[in-house]
Order: sequence, then C-alpha cells, then structure tokens
Amino acid sequence: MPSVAVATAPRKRPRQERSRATVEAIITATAHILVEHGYDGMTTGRVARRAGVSIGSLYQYFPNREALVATLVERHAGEVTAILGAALAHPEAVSLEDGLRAYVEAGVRAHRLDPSLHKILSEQVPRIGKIALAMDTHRRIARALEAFLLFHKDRLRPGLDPAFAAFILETATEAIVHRGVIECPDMLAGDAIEPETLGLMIRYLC
Amino acid sequence: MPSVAVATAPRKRPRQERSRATVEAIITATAHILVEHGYDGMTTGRVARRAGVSIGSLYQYFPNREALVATLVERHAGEVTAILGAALAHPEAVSLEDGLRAYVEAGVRAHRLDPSLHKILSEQVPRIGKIALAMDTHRRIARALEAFLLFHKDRLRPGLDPAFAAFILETATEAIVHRGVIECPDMLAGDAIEPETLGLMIRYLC
Amino acid sequence: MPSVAVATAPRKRPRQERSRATVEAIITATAHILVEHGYDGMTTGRVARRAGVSIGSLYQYFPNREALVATLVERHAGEVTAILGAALAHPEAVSLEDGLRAYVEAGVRAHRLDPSLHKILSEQVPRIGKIALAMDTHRRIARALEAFLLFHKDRLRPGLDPAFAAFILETATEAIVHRGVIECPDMLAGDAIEPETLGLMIRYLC
Amino acid sequence: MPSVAVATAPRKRPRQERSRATVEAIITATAHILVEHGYDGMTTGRVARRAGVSIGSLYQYFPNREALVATLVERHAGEVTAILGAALAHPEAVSLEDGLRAYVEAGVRAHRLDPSLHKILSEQVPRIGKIALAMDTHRRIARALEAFLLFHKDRLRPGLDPAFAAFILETATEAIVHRGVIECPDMLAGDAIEPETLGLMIRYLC
DNA sequence: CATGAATGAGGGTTCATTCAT
DNA sequence: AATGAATGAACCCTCATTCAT
Repeated sequence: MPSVAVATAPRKRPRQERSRATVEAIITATAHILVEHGYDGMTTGRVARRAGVSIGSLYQYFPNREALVATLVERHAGEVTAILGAALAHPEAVSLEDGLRAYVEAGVRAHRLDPSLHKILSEQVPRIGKIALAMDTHRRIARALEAFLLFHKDRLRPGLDPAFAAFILETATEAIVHRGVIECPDMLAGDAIEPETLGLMIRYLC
Repeated sequence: MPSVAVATAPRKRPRQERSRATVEAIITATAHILVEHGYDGMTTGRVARRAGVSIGSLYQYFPNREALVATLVERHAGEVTAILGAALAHPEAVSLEDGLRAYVEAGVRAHRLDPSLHKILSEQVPRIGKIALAMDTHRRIARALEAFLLFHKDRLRPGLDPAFAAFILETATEAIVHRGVIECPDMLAGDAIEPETLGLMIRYLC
Repeated sequence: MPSVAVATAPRKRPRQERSRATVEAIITATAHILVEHGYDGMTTGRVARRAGVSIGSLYQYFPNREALVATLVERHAGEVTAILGAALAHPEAVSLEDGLRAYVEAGVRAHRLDPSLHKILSEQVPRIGKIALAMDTHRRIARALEAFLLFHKDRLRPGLDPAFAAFILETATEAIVHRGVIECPDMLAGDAIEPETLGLMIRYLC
Repeated sequence: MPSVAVATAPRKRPRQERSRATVEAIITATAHILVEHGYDGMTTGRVARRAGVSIGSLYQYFPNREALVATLVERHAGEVTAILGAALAHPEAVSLEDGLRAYVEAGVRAHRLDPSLHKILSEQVPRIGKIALAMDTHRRIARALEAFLLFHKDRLRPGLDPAFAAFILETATEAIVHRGVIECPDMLAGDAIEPETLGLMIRYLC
C-alpha cells in the first residue's frame, strides 16, 4: 500500500495561551466529527468550522488531515496504555488473581472512556500510517502483562512461556472486551464479561 | 454516522458468457487494487483499467464503488464461513478435542486463503454498510460452535453456558489467529499458535 | 447556439408488421418517459426498456435520441394542426362567431388531448432543432385563421389587416388556452375560458 | 417528474470585496454561456473558465449548476417585475389608456433588456424547480394589473371581473410581446405591436 | 432483424491545501 | 496570528452510441 508516509507530526507547538486553546478546540472537534461523520466524512473544513476556527488556523498547527487523527490516536492510545499499565504496575502488591482482575477491569474502563471514539479510531487506525502505533500499544501492554506474569511465575503451570502467554492473553482479552463493550454492548449483561474473561485467563495460566 | 445505506447489490446479472468473464475480471481486479492501494486508493478507474475493461462496463454490473467491495466481502465471508462451518459440521463423528482442533486449524486456513485481502477486508468492512454482514459472520460461526459444544456438553465444566462460551471463544480464537497469521506473521513460529489456542479453549471449557 | 443540426429523421421505415409495432411501442414509451421523467430524464435506455425493446432495436429505427422527440413533436403538431385546421376549414358554412367559437373550442380540445405531453413538448420543443417546426405550426394555424377572417372581412372593423390580426389572435388565444388548460387548470372554471376568449377575439375584430 | 428539488440557494455570501467580484463574474459568465450554448451546453467548467475563475471558486458560492440559473432567473424576474410594476404603480395619476400604454411599453422594454437571455430563460425556467417563480411572476404582474383596472373600474364594461380580465390580458399581452420581440423580431415592424396590443386590451375592457 | 455487451468522452462536484490580505 | 478566498487535481458516475454475436 502506498500512502507514502506523510508527516503527521503537529506542525508547530502553540506558544501562547490562546493558541493552546485553539489546538485543543481543533482536536476536540476532530473527535466529534469523526464520531458523527466517520473518517471519510471528516473534512478539514468541517473540523475547522466545528472548532470555530478558520481553515487557515487549522493548517497553522497541523500539516495535513491525517495529523489530526494521528494526534487523536496518540492521545487516546496514551490514555489506554496508562490505564492498563497502572493496573499491572505493582505486581508485588497483589495476588495473580487480583492483578488480572484489575487488568480486565482496566480494559473495560479504557473501552468505556469514549466507546464511539474508541470504535472509530480502532477501525480507522490502520488507514493512516499509524498501524505501527497501534501494534506498539498492543506490544507495550503485552510487555507489561508479561512482566506481571513473570513476577507470579511460580503460580503458572509449568512449560508456559510468559511472553507467549502474554501475547495470547492480551489479544484475547482485548478482543473480548472490545466485542463486549463496543460491538455488542446490549448482547450480554456487561458484568458477565469481566469475571468470565478473568476465568479464561486464570484457567489458561494455571 | 450517515452513509445513508447506498445500494450495493450488483446491478444486473451477466447473461452471456462474455460478460461473466468481465464481471470476474472486475472482481479480481478489485481485490488486487484493494491490496495494493488500500480502500481509499481503490478508484473505479483503476479497477477498470486493471480489469482491462472500460469504466462503463464496470458500472454496468456494479452500481457504485462500494458494491465492488461488498461483493468481495460477501464472497470472502462466504468462503470463511464455509471453511469454519465444515470443521464443526459433524460433532457426532469426533471428540471435543478433535473438533476444536479442526476448528482452530480451519481458522488458520481461512486466514491464509489470502492474508493481505483478509486483512484489508476486515479493516474496511466496517466502512461500507457491511458491518452487519461481518457481525453476522461472527454470529453464525459462534452459533455453529455453540451447537458443537452442546453436543459435547457432558464434557464441559458445570455451570458453563454454551452460548456464552461460544461467544467468548469465537472472539478470542479469531483474534489470536488473526493477530498471529495476519498482523504478526513473523513473530511466532506459526505452528505454536494452533496448539496453544486449542489449549486455551479446552482449559476454558473443561 | 450550436447543436450542429443533427439529423432527426427516422432512420429507416419499418417494412413488416412486427417492426411497425416496435416503432409504435418506442414512440409511446418516449411519450411516457418524457412525461414522467422530463426531457433530461429521457434516456434512450429507459425508453427502450419501457418499450420492451433492446437498445439496439431502438437505434435501428431512430438515429439518435433527438429523433425520438422529433417524431413525437411532429406527430403531435400534426394532430393539433389538424384539429385547429378543421375548425376553420369551411368558412363559407359558418358565421364569424360560430367559426371562431369552433376555433377556440378546437384549441381547448387540442390542449386536452394529452395535457402533460403537450406541456412537456411545448417546453422542450425549443431545445431540439425543432423550433422551426413549432413556429411553423403557429404560422400555419395563423394562416388558416387569416383565410377564415378574409372570408368574413366585411364583418371586420375597417383598417384591420387580416394577416396581422391573425397573428395577434393566434398568439393570444394559444397563450390563454395553454395557461388555462395546462398551467393553471384549477384556477378557473375551465368553461369561462372559452366564451371569454371568444369575446376577446370578436371585440378585437369587429 | 422527479427532480427532487435540489437546493438552489447561493451557498455562502461573499464577505470581502474580492469575492463579490468573483460572484458577479460568475453570474455574468453564466448568462453569456447560456445564450451561446443553451442550457445543456452550460457546463460548470465552461462558466468558470469564462468567468476567469477556478471551478472550485464557482462551487464556493453556488451549490450546483442549477443554482447558477436560478440566480439569473431571480435577478431577471426581479427586473421584469419591477419594470412592469412601475408602469402600473400610480393608477390615480393616469388615464386607463395611458396606463395600459405604459404597461405594454414596459413589457416591450422588459423583453428588450436582453432578448436572447430572456428567451433562453423563459424556455429553461420550467426545467429547474423555478417554474413556481415564473408563475409567481405572472401572478404578481396580473395582480398589479388587476389593481390598476380596479381603480378604473367605472371605465370597464359591466359584468367584467377585473381579476379574470387581468389574467386574460396579462397572458395575452405577454405572449404577443414575447412573440413579437423575441421570436419573430423581423416579422413585423415592431412599432405596430404596441398600439395593436393596446387596442386589443382597450376593446376587451371597455 | 434483434440483442445487449462494451465503450469512453464528458460532466458535476468535493476537498485538501496554499497564500494574499 | 488569523482569515477565508482561491485553486485544481481527482473522482464517481451517466449515457448516447456502436458492433460483434
């Protein structure tokens, strides 16, 4: 696939207070438009109008359309990673069960931050050059999970590779929570998801 | 999101031999262009040129650009469903383990039919009105899995709801196989995926 | 205006019975499509489909799209001219009043043959090279009216040029009847139109 | 007939001096192209090129092709209505004859503002959703004529309904003047039209 | 004679992006 | 810094017409 890797880094950092507000308004508007109109319906003009800003100003801070989404993706990915990372941050303080429960619960919380936005971003992410970032998010979370498992490795069944298990479980957990929270929110009592996912993890690990 | 559900049904069926070939060429070209240029780069003109057909001919059989992808999605989804369905079709003839092994193996085979195409379609599917179809594919496969589990329900641990388990496992399995085959084909020796996924399923179920 | 005078004469006359029916079906379909979709919506494909004929057959009898309308216009103009001509055909047999009454009544009848078609043809006529024909229709009817007036010239007020009067009255009458029958059919009790128009004519003439 | 009433209102008002000129150039170009190439030959590209403006600029101020004509029609209809309205504006200041003479003369003047444009607009008006406007123009002028007649009603023959008479005379007068000025400008000494039309009116009324 | 597949010029329209003010 | 007018490449799609079968 082409899309010759256009720069998506913000063009220049806002220095004054006012500009910071402008940039913020643009990012917020991007999120709204994205949710309401989808990626294809997200035109720079629309974003600018929604942000109450001239198209010229928008281009003063973002080099192109993709940069808008990229910024959003990075920010959102950062939040998600932070939430999940925090849940696994202190393996020494919790049991395996409690830590994984916190992990799953964090996953649900992360998806519920803004489900519509999460959905659209996860769908559109591959389209901008940012798939790397997405994979990286997954990889980083899997890494954190692996570290957590390593700390509790005497609880794990013998012969289990923690890195591999982390990969498997991060993938499975994310998919289940995503499907449960975003795609089929009505289908199941949301509360069933968490314990069941936890059960899946524990049984696989021990 | 708007996207007011434009019709994507093929416009008219080819009657003569000649036109059947034309339609086939168009669909094939769509797949190639899609893989090479992504959805946004898939212009009707490019497809027509690649198919060795005039733009007019393309529009004689497909009402719009989306219909091209829709056709492809339907065809591919059909193949995938068939492969997975077949693996679960005769629960009475196999043990739980053998059936699930066949299921996982079928999942891998389905993803390897045409990994690049599978990847792009699964990414773009939400964008055309076809998300319904995608969900339906998942649902149908989960249903088949549920039936299989029901047949072997005396092997399952008590208190397990087969429908729920099917949902969980279809989701997890698909995600793992997808990630393993499509997204990170290099990361793992592909052969580890299958037994490990099977292990995940069995441990969860029994 | 360009439109470099494309031939609009029917391409070849149908010889056998069957072909005559084909041509008839095409013309009828043209009228329907014209009324239902307007001139711009009258595509050759639509006409052919409505006529139950292949596009190829259509082009066997009509050299191009305009020829379809031209044929219709000619036919309709012929009917109109005939009706109005007949009303004025025997000046010696009727009084001035009766003749003009017949003329007006004939005008109304002509407009009511197929008001929707009449409307659309009168609107679209200028667009194909056929304005000449339309003007000619007017001229021929004015000529007939002039002849009628000449026969009754001793009833006319002195100083009145019959040719000029015919021009004035044909124009005025056609406009009133057109507006009354086609454009504002609801506005007036249609029965008021005829005597009033007759009054206008008589007062102008005598 | 479908033509689902596409919006023809101008898209955005020009704010700066520069853009006002752009809009004006576009409208002028539209008129020229319309006269030279007819409605079907009036492509947005041609208009833009003739206006010395990019196609994008055109679409910044007009939402679609029809809006170009609609603007022209409205402007022209406004001028015509103004001219005719002015002629009838002060019934108390003139005699019946003088007022009607002014009316007919105004009609001729209105048609001579730009005969080619008038011709093409009156032909194309029905095609865009603007027939309503056209009819409204007629109705408004008829209304003005009716008011004028009412003021002089003691000069009218008994039993004459002023509203009906206004309808009849507005229709007849417009047709005659149109035919005389636009369609057959050569046919008659133009000067004969006015007194003769006036005669027609007076005789009908008194 | 009939069919309908194939053609492709051409048109309307959008929208990311630039730049003079 | 901000504005918004201007640009034009690029795209989707239609439809009159031809011609091989």
